Amino acid sequence: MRKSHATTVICFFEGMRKTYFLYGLGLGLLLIVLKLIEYQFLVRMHIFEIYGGLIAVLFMGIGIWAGLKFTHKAPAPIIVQVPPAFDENKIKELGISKRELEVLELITQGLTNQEIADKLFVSLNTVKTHSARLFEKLDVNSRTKAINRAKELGILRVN
Amino acid sequence: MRKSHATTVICFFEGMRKTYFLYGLGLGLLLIVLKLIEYQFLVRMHIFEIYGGLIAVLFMGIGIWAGLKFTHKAPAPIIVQVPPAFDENKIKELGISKRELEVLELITQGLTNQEIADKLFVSLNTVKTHSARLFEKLDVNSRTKAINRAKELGILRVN
DNA sequence: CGAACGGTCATACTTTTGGGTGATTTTTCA
DNA sequence: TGAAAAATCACCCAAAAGTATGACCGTTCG
Repeated sequence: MRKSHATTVICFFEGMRKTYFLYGLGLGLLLIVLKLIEYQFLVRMHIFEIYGGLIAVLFMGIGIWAGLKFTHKAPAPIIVQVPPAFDENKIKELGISKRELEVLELITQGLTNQEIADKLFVSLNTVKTHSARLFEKLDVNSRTKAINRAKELGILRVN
Repeated sequence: MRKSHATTVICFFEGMRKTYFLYGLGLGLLLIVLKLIEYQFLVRMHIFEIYGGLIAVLFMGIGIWAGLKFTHKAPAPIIVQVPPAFDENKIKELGISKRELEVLELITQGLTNQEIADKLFVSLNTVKTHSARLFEKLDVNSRTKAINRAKELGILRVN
Protein backbone atom coordinates (compact mmCIF):
# COMPACT_ATOMS: atom_id res chain seq x y z
CA MET A 1 0.00 0.00 0.00
CA ARG A 2 2.78 2.43 0.91
CA LYS A 3 4.55 1.66 -2.29
CA SER A 4 1.58 2.27 -4.56
CA HIS A 5 0.82 5.56 -2.85
CA ALA A 6 4.32 6.80 -3.53
CA THR A 7 4.04 5.76 -7.16
CA THR A 8 0.77 7.63 -7.52
CA VAL A 9 2.28 10.85 -6.23
CA ILE A 10 5.21 10.66 -8.60
CA CYS A 11 2.95 10.10 -11.57
CA PHE A 12 0.85 13.04 -10.52
CA PHE A 13 3.73 15.46 -10.68
CA GLU A 14 5.00 14.01 -13.91
CA GLY A 15 1.56 14.57 -15.35
CA MET A 16 1.61 18.18 -14.21
CA ARG A 17 4.97 18.80 -15.82
CA LYS A 18 3.75 17.43 -19.11
CA THR A 19 0.64 19.58 -18.88
CA TYR A 20 2.64 22.76 -18.37
CA PHE A 21 5.01 21.79 -21.12
CA LEU A 22 2.26 21.16 -23.66
CA TYR A 23 0.44 24.27 -22.54
CA GLY A 24 3.47 26.44 -23.07
CA LEU A 25 4.43 24.77 -26.31
CA GLY A 26 0.94 25.09 -27.75
CA LEU A 27 0.63 28.72 -26.79
CA GLY A 28 4.09 29.53 -28.13
CA LEU A 29 3.45 27.91 -31.48
CA LEU A 30 0.12 29.61 -31.72
CA LEU A 31 1.60 33.03 -31.06
CA ILE A 32 4.30 32.50 -33.67
CA VAL A 33 1.78 31.45 -36.27
CA LEU A 34 -0.48 34.32 -35.42
CA LYS A 35 2.32 36.92 -35.56
CA LEU A 36 3.18 35.68 -39.04
CA ILE A 37 -0.33 36.12 -40.36
CA GLU A 38 -1.56 38.86 -38.07
CA TYR A 39 -0.52 41.83 -40.19
CA GLN A 40 -1.40 40.20 -43.48
CA PHE A 41 -4.97 39.28 -42.65
CA LEU A 42 -5.83 41.63 -39.83
CA VAL A 43 -8.34 43.40 -42.04
CA ARG A 44 -10.29 40.27 -42.73
CA MET A 45 -13.40 39.93 -40.65
CA HIS A 46 -13.02 36.21 -40.01
CA ILE A 47 -9.71 36.36 -38.24
CA PHE A 48 -11.43 36.30 -34.88
CA GLU A 49 -13.34 33.17 -35.69
CA ILE A 50 -10.29 31.37 -37.01
CA TYR A 51 -8.21 32.45 -34.07
CA GLY A 52 -10.90 31.48 -31.61
CA GLY A 53 -11.53 28.19 -33.32
CA LEU A 54 -7.88 27.19 -33.21
CA ILE A 55 -7.55 28.08 -29.57
CA ALA A 56 -10.81 26.39 -28.74
CA VAL A 57 -9.83 23.13 -30.39
CA LEU A 58 -6.36 23.17 -28.91
CA PHE A 59 -7.40 23.89 -25.37
CA MET A 60 -10.38 21.65 -25.39
CA GLY A 61 -8.00 18.89 -26.43
CA ILE A 62 -5.62 19.79 -23.64
CA GLY A 63 -8.54 19.95 -21.23
CA ILE A 64 -9.80 16.51 -22.17
CA TRP A 65 -6.33 15.10 -21.99
CA ALA A 66 -5.72 16.70 -18.60
CA GLY A 67 -9.07 15.56 -17.33
CA LEU A 68 -8.35 11.99 -18.31
CA LYS A 69 -4.83 12.15 -16.92
CA PHE A 70 -5.90 13.27 -13.48
CA THR A 71 -8.90 11.02 -13.10
CA HIS A 72 -7.18 7.92 -14.33
CA LYS A 73 -4.73 8.22 -11.48
CA ALA A 74 -7.30 9.07 -8.86
CA PRO A 75 -9.51 5.93 -9.03
CA ALA A 76 -6.64 3.75 -7.80
CA PRO A 77 -7.22 4.19 -4.03
CA ILE A 78 -10.96 3.54 -4.50
CA ILE A 79 -10.31 -0.16 -5.00
CA VAL A 80 -12.10 -2.04 -2.26
CA GLN A 81 -10.49 -5.17 -0.95
CA VAL A 82 -12.12 -8.55 -0.78
CA PRO A 83 -11.35 -9.90 2.71
CA PRO A 84 -8.54 -12.35 2.01
CA ALA A 85 -6.12 -10.22 0.01
CA PHE A 86 -3.05 -11.61 -1.60
CA ASP A 87 -0.28 -11.09 0.91
CA GLU A 88 3.18 -11.21 -0.57
CA ASN A 89 4.87 -10.37 2.69
CA LYS A 90 3.63 -13.52 4.38
CA ILE A 91 5.21 -15.55 1.63
CA LYS A 92 8.61 -14.03 2.17
CA GLU A 93 8.09 -14.14 5.90
CA LEU A 94 7.61 -17.89 5.75
CA GLY A 95 10.39 -18.32 3.21
CA ILE A 96 8.18 -19.95 0.62
CA SER A 97 9.83 -20.18 -2.80
CA LYS A 98 8.20 -19.68 -6.20
CA ARG A 99 8.09 -23.35 -6.98
CA GLU A 100 6.64 -24.18 -3.60
CA LEU A 101 3.97 -21.56 -4.13
CA GLU A 102 3.10 -23.05 -7.50
CA VAL A 103 2.73 -26.45 -5.92
CA LEU A 104 0.59 -24.97 -3.18
CA GLU A 105 -1.76 -23.40 -5.66
CA LEU A 106 -2.12 -26.60 -7.61
CA ILE A 107 -2.76 -28.47 -4.39
CA THR A 108 -5.57 -26.07 -3.53
CA GLN A 109 -7.02 -26.78 -6.95
CA GLY A 110 -7.41 -30.38 -5.91
CA LEU A 111 -4.67 -31.89 -8.05
CA THR A 112 -2.80 -35.01 -6.94
CA ASN A 113 0.97 -34.98 -6.69
CA GLN A 114 1.20 -36.89 -9.95
CA GLU A 115 -1.03 -34.39 -11.74
CA ILE A 116 1.06 -31.54 -10.39
CA ALA A 117 4.22 -33.28 -11.54
CA ASP A 118 2.81 -33.62 -15.05
CA LYS A 119 1.69 -30.02 -15.13
CA LEU A 120 5.04 -28.68 -13.98
CA PHE A 121 7.08 -31.14 -16.04
CA VAL A 122 8.96 -32.48 -13.07
CA SER A 123 9.08 -35.84 -11.34
CA LEU A 124 6.69 -37.03 -8.68
CA ASN A 125 9.54 -37.03 -6.18
CA THR A 126 10.24 -33.39 -6.83
CA VAL A 127 6.67 -32.47 -6.14
CA LYS A 128 6.83 -34.45 -2.94
CA THR A 129 9.93 -32.57 -1.88
CA HIS A 130 8.29 -29.23 -2.57
CA SER A 131 5.10 -30.13 -0.77
CA ALA A 132 7.02 -31.52 2.19
CA ARG A 133 8.95 -28.26 2.64
CA LEU A 134 5.76 -26.34 2.09
CA PHE A 135 3.96 -28.23 4.83
CA GLU A 136 6.88 -27.62 7.13
CA LYS A 137 6.74 -23.87 6.48
CA LEU A 138 2.96 -23.76 6.82
CA ASP A 139 3.18 -25.90 9.94
CA VAL A 140 0.71 -28.50 8.69
CA ASN A 141 0.87 -32.20 7.95
CA SER A 142 -1.62 -32.68 5.14
CA ARG A 143 -2.67 -30.99 1.93
CA THR A 144 -6.19 -30.30 3.15
CA LYS A 145 -4.86 -28.48 6.20
CA ALA A 146 -2.43 -26.66 3.93
CA ILE A 147 -5.35 -25.41 1.87
CA ASN A 148 -7.07 -23.91 4.91
CA ARG A 149 -3.83 -22.48 6.23
CA ALA A 150 -3.06 -20.84 2.90
CA LYS A 151 -6.48 -19.21 2.80
CA GLU A 152 -6.08 -17.95 6.33
CA LEU A 153 -2.77 -16.37 5.48
CA GLY A 154 -3.98 -14.97 2.17
CA ILE A 155 -1.18 -16.58 0.26
CA LEU A 156 -3.26 -17.51 -2.76
CA ARG A 157 -3.54 -15.38 -5.88
CA VAL A 158 -6.96 -16.68 -6.80
CA ASN A 159 -9.61 -17.53 -4.26
CA MET B 1 -21.94 -6.93 -18.73
CA ARG B 2 -24.44 -6.21 -21.47
CA LYS B 3 -26.41 -4.02 -19.15
CA SER B 4 -23.49 -1.92 -18.01
CA HIS B 5 -22.36 -1.46 -21.60
CA ALA B 6 -25.73 -0.09 -22.56
CA THR B 7 -25.67 2.23 -19.57
CA THR B 8 -22.28 3.53 -20.56
CA VAL B 9 -23.41 4.29 -24.11
CA ILE B 10 -26.43 6.19 -22.93
CA CYS B 11 -24.36 8.29 -20.60
CA PHE B 12 -21.95 8.97 -23.40
CA PHE B 13 -24.60 10.54 -25.60
CA GLU B 14 -26.10 12.48 -22.76
CA GLY B 15 -22.69 13.86 -22.07
CA MET B 16 -22.26 14.79 -25.71
CA ARG B 17 -25.53 16.67 -25.81
CA LYS B 18 -24.53 18.67 -22.78
CA THR B 19 -21.17 19.34 -24.31
CA TYR B 20 -22.69 20.70 -27.51
CA PHE B 21 -25.09 22.79 -25.52
CA LEU B 22 -22.39 24.34 -23.44
CA TYR B 23 -20.21 24.74 -26.47
CA GLY B 24 -22.91 26.69 -28.31
CA LEU B 25 -23.88 28.68 -25.28
CA GLY B 26 -20.34 29.61 -24.47
CA LEU B 27 -19.54 30.60 -28.02
CA GLY B 28 -22.72 32.61 -28.30
CA LEU B 29 -22.11 34.54 -25.12
CA LEU B 30 -18.56 35.11 -26.15
CA LEU B 31 -19.56 36.56 -29.51
CA ILE B 32 -22.08 38.88 -27.92
CA VAL B 33 -19.52 40.14 -25.46
CA LEU B 34 -16.97 40.55 -28.18
CA LYS B 35 -19.31 42.41 -30.49
CA LEU B 36 -19.99 44.88 -27.70
CA ILE B 37 -16.37 45.66 -27.15
CA GLU B 38 -14.97 44.86 -30.58
CA TYR B 39 -15.27 48.33 -32.08
CA GLN B 40 -14.32 50.12 -28.90
CA PHE B 41 -11.05 48.32 -28.31
CA LEU B 42 -10.13 46.97 -31.70
CA VAL B 43 -7.21 49.31 -31.88
CA ARG B 44 -5.68 47.94 -28.75
CA MET B 45 -2.94 45.42 -29.37
CA HIS B 46 -3.94 43.08 -26.57
CA ILE B 47 -7.35 42.19 -27.88
CA PHE B 48 -6.04 38.99 -29.41
CA GLU B 49 -4.56 37.82 -26.16
CA ILE B 50 -7.70 38.60 -24.20
CA TYR B 51 -9.88 36.91 -26.79
CA GLY B 52 -7.64 33.86 -26.95
CA GLY B 53 -7.33 33.67 -23.20
CA LEU B 54 -11.08 33.70 -22.70
CA ILE B 55 -11.63 31.02 -25.28
CA ALA B 56 -8.75 28.98 -23.95
CA VAL B 57 -10.06 29.05 -20.39
CA LEU B 58 -13.60 28.29 -21.47
CA PHE B 59 -12.77 25.37 -23.69
CA MET B 60 -10.17 23.90 -21.44
CA GLY B 61 -12.83 23.94 -18.76
CA ILE B 62 -15.25 22.21 -21.07
CA GLY B 63 -12.56 19.73 -22.03
CA ILE B 64 -11.75 18.88 -18.43
CA TRP B 65 -15.42 18.56 -17.60
CA ALA B 66 -15.98 16.28 -20.59
CA GLY B 67 -12.94 14.21 -19.70
CA LEU B 68 -14.18 13.76 -16.15
CA LYS B 69 -17.65 12.92 -17.36
CA PHE B 70 -16.51 10.09 -19.58
CA THR B 71 -14.08 8.51 -17.17
CA HIS B 72 -16.16 8.75 -14.04
CA LYS B 73 -18.68 6.36 -15.49
CA ALA B 74 -16.21 3.50 -15.72
CA PRO B 75 -15.54 2.76 -12.01
CA ALA B 76 -19.15 1.72 -11.41
CA PRO B 77 -18.94 -1.93 -12.61
CA ILE B 78 -16.17 -2.70 -10.09
CA ILE B 79 -18.78 -4.22 -7.78
CA VAL B 80 -17.46 -7.61 -6.75
CA GLN B 81 -19.74 -10.50 -6.04
CA VAL B 82 -19.51 -12.80 -3.07
CA PRO B 83 -19.59 -16.11 -4.98
CA PRO B 84 -21.06 -18.91 -2.91
CA ALA B 85 -24.44 -18.93 -1.23
CA PHE B 86 -25.66 -21.92 0.72
CA ASP B 87 -27.74 -23.99 -1.66
CA GLU B 88 -29.95 -26.59 -0.04
CA ASN B 89 -31.51 -27.67 -3.31
CA LYS B 90 -28.24 -28.92 -4.72
CA ILE B 91 -27.86 -31.20 -1.73
CA LYS B 92 -31.19 -32.89 -2.33
CA GLU B 93 -30.55 -32.88 -6.03
CA LEU B 94 -27.39 -34.88 -5.54
CA GLY B 95 -28.98 -37.10 -2.90
CA ILE B 96 -26.46 -36.22 -0.24
CA SER B 97 -27.53 -37.39 3.24
CA LYS B 98 -27.09 -35.55 6.55
CA ARG B 99 -24.25 -37.72 7.66
CA GLU B 100 -22.47 -37.38 4.36
CA LEU B 101 -22.81 -33.63 4.56
CA GLU B 102 -21.33 -33.62 8.04
CA VAL B 103 -18.38 -35.61 6.80
CA LEU B 104 -18.00 -33.25 3.87
CA GLU B 105 -17.83 -30.22 6.11
CA LEU B 106 -15.28 -31.82 8.37
CA ILE B 107 -13.24 -32.77 5.33
CA THR B 108 -13.24 -29.16 4.16
CA GLN B 109 -11.98 -28.18 7.59
CA GLY B 110 -8.89 -30.23 6.92
CA LEU B 111 -9.61 -33.11 9.29
CA THR B 112 -8.32 -36.60 8.60
CA ASN B 113 -10.70 -39.53 8.37
CA GLN B 114 -9.61 -40.65 11.83
CA GLU B 115 -10.25 -37.22 13.32
CA ILE B 116 -13.65 -37.16 11.70
CA ALA B 117 -14.41 -40.63 13.08
CA ASP B 118 -13.49 -39.48 16.58
CA LYS B 119 -15.57 -36.34 16.29
CA LEU B 120 -18.65 -38.20 15.07
CA PHE B 121 -18.15 -41.17 17.41
CA VAL B 122 -18.10 -43.69 14.60
CA SER B 123 -15.48 -46.01 13.22
CA LEU B 124 -12.87 -45.09 10.65
CA ASN B 125 -14.49 -47.48 8.20
CA THR B 126 -17.80 -45.71 8.53
CA VAL B 127 -16.21 -42.42 7.66
CA LYS B 128 -14.60 -44.04 4.67
CA THR B 129 -17.95 -45.37 3.52
CA HIS B 130 -19.55 -41.95 3.86
CA SER B 131 -16.75 -40.20 2.06
CA ALA B 132 -16.74 -42.81 -0.70
CA ARG B 133 -20.44 -42.28 -1.39
CA LEU B 134 -19.94 -38.56 -1.11
CA PHE B 135 -17.19 -38.59 -3.70
CA GLU B 136 -19.40 -40.63 -5.98
CA LYS B 137 -22.21 -38.08 -5.70
CA LEU B 138 -19.87 -35.16 -6.16
CA ASP B 139 -18.19 -36.95 -9.02
CA VAL B 140 -14.70 -36.62 -7.59
CA ASN B 141 -12.04 -39.03 -6.42
CA SER B 142 -10.25 -37.20 -3.64
CA ARG B 143 -11.04 -35.02 -0.66
CA THR B 144 -9.22 -32.02 -2.10
CA LYS B 145 -11.29 -32.14 -5.28
CA ALA B 146 -14.38 -32.61 -3.12
CA ILE B 147 -13.55 -29.39 -1.31
CA ASN B 148 -13.44 -27.40 -4.53
CA ARG B 149 -16.53 -29.06 -5.89
CA ALA B 150 -18.46 -28.30 -2.72
CA LYS B 151 -17.48 -24.66 -2.89
CA GLU B 152 -18.50 -24.47 -6.52
CA LEU B 153 -21.90 -25.91 -5.73
CA GLY B 154 -22.36 -23.77 -2.62
CA ILE B 155 -23.04 -26.79 -0.46
CA LEU B 156 -21.18 -25.55 2.58
CA ARG B 157 -22.79 -23.66 5.43
CA VAL B 158 -19.68 -21.75 6.38
CA ASN B 159 -17.12 -20.63 3.90
C1' DC C 1 -45.48 -56.43 5.32
C1' DG C 2 -41.43 -55.77 2.74
C1' DA C 3 -38.65 -52.97 -0.13
C1' DA C 4 -35.82 -48.95 0.04
C1' DC C 5 -32.86 -45.94 2.33
C1' DG C 6 -29.64 -44.31 5.63
C1' DG C 7 -26.32 -45.40 8.94
C1' DT C 8 -23.15 -48.46 10.78
C1' DC C 9 -19.09 -51.61 10.51
C1' DA C 10 -15.75 -54.94 8.51
C1' DT C 11 -12.16 -56.97 5.48
C1' DA C 12 -9.06 -56.76 1.75
C1' DC C 13 -6.56 -54.38 -1.48
C1' DT C 14 -4.46 -50.40 -4.19
C1' DT C 15 -3.08 -45.80 -4.52
C1' DT C 16 -1.73 -41.59 -2.64
C1' DT C 17 0.38 -39.06 0.65
C1' DG C 18 3.72 -37.76 3.99
C1' DG C 19 8.27 -38.25 6.54
C1' DG C 20 13.17 -38.88 6.44
C1' DT C 21 17.57 -38.77 4.24
C1' DG C 22 20.83 -37.82 0.80
C1' DA C 23 22.57 -36.18 -3.58
C1' DT C 24 23.24 -33.34 -7.88
C1' DT C 25 22.48 -29.37 -10.57
C1' DT C 26 21.06 -24.61 -11.28
C1' DT C 27 20.36 -20.02 -9.80
C1' DT C 28 21.14 -16.16 -7.07
C1' DC C 29 23.63 -12.84 -4.95
C1' DA C 30 27.12 -10.63 -2.01
C1' DT D 1 34.10 -15.97 -7.98
C1' DG D 2 32.29 -18.62 -4.38
C1' DA D 3 28.88 -19.63 -0.91
C1' DA D 4 23.91 -19.92 -0.09
C1' DA D 5 19.45 -20.85 -1.72
C1' DA D 6 16.49 -23.09 -4.85
C1' DA D 7 15.25 -26.77 -7.74
C1' DT D 8 15.69 -31.23 -9.08
C1' DC D 9 15.57 -36.33 -8.36
C1' DA D 10 15.97 -40.88 -5.89
C1' DC D 11 14.91 -44.50 -2.40
C1' DC D 12 12.62 -46.31 1.57
C1' DC D 13 9.04 -46.70 4.79
C1' DA D 14 4.76 -45.82 7.13
C1' DA D 15 0.38 -43.67 7.41
C1' DA D 16 -3.62 -42.06 5.25
C1' DA D 17 -6.78 -42.16 1.68
C1' DG D 18 -9.50 -44.35 -1.61
C1' DT D 19 -11.94 -48.63 -3.91
C1' DA D 20 -14.69 -52.66 -3.75
C1' DT D 21 -17.66 -55.72 -1.62
C1' DG D 22 -20.58 -57.52 1.77
C1' DA D 23 -23.21 -57.44 5.98
C1' DC D 24 -26.36 -55.85 9.84
C1' DC D 25 -29.78 -52.79 11.85
C1' DG D 26 -33.44 -49.35 12.22
C1' DT D 27 -36.73 -46.24 10.07
C1' DT D 28 -39.89 -45.01 6.61
C1' DC D 29 -43.31 -45.43 3.36
C1' DG D 30 -46.12 -47.44 -0.41
